[in-house]
Amino acid sequence: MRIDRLRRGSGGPASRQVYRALRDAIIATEFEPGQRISENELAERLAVSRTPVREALIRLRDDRFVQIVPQLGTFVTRISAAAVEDAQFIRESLECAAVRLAATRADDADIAALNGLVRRQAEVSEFGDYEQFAVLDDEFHAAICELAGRPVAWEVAQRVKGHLNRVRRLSLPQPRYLAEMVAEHRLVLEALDQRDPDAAEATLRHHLRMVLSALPAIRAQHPDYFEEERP
Amino acid sequence: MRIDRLRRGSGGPASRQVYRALRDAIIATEFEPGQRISENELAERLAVSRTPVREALIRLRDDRFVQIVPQLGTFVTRISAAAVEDAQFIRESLECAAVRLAATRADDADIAALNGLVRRQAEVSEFGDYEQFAVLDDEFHAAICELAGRPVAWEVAQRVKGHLNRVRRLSLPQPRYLAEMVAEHRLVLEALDQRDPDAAEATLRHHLRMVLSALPAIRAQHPDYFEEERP
DNA sequence: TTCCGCCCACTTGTATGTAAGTATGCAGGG
DNA sequence: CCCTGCATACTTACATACAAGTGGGCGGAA
Repeated sequence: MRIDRLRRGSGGPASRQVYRALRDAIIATEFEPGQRISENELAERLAVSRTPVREALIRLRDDRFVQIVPQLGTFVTRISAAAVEDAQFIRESLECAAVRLAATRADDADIAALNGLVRRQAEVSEFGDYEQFAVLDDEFHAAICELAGRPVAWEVAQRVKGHLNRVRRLSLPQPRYLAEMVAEHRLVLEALDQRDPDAAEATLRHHLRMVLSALPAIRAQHPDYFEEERP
Repeated sequence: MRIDRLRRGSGGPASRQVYRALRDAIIATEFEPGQRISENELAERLAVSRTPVREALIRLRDDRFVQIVPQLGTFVTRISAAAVEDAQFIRESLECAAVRLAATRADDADIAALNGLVRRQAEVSEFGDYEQFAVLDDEFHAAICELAGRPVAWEVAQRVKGHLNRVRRLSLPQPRYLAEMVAEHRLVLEALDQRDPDAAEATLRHHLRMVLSALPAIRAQHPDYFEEERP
């Protein structure tokens, strides 16, 4: 386990730091789906008491990343196709609605800022820097919601996006992947530049659905990480 | 204050009961916007310890119903036009996307069930039973998300809907209000019956936006409940 | 051998104690 | 009169102790 003593006094309250650490660990599958995690053990490893750990776990339960069973234990949720599709549905609904608004509200300076963002994405994609690309990708989608005047849309989308990322990290990154993402961002930007809400929504929707395409393959590769279906 | 000792052993963990009680009290403006609420005092009144109260307050902070300032106090958030519009945006985006799906997936039995729901709404609206109508209204919107195969959309929508309800309860119910709601539900149902996603989305969107129409009047009536704008 | 029952270790939920920081009100000096 | 500084009473954040309940392992009996 990579979870270790967190340095205090830097990044806000302990409970929030614990929350972020656990969330990142779950999304990176450093905690395996289905694994039991113990409040006591976590508190010991992180060198804090059970209280902030517990508060973090409650938030993670609201995010559906853990399942808390009283008097039994806390478990990392297995990946379920339904939960991933739910996350995709929420993100797609919110961001597509936001990009429509953005297309009607953006001015030239906004378009220029987005253009700079996409250009930097192209640069890092040349070197295959997945880490930095992910940051710039988030900035791009956040900027769209910001342009729409609905930053809260990105906050909600980001929360559910964790479920998508957990799946995505299980698939080996394809060499062409980053280049395709940049190309699709360019298409969205183009539609925004032409102030065309319909085109912006259509291209963004297509872009967002790329993520899900790898789901069946990943499920075949890691069957034990998935919830069994109940039809 | 109407908050009082909650009977234990019935509705799940104490923290959840406290959460629901506080949320209802805030939405009903039994806690006034801007008011400071104390963990200690709440724990005393509810006859529980500070721990479940604290956990409830944390969830309410995530819902943006309270603002927790360390070493200072916990305050009921004032109503802000931006927060209400954010809630409206999220609900509208999710439910409109859901109703499109519902229009393509619903079978005759589903339509019949919705029809029965709307008929019962018409009955209680005759008697001006706002309480019961609100229950049936929630069932209607939940059913649409259920039909779409995305019950989680309703869960998220319901969470943010609290912000809309807090505003709505400040406006005196108009006599014609319930009848109009039923009529609009009928229009949505009709579009679903004809399996017309575009019409279903359009009618539902119009329906959902009715709620916001009273916002300026309410703000003029209760200026102290609102956050001052920062342009 | 197999099955039943008890004991125990471990879990989360709740209660309470400790620490650290902020606003308030009062006293005293200018 | 007004302003400054401190004591104090609050607040949340965190740590720890206790309570209630579940599952597993072990031992004994059939």
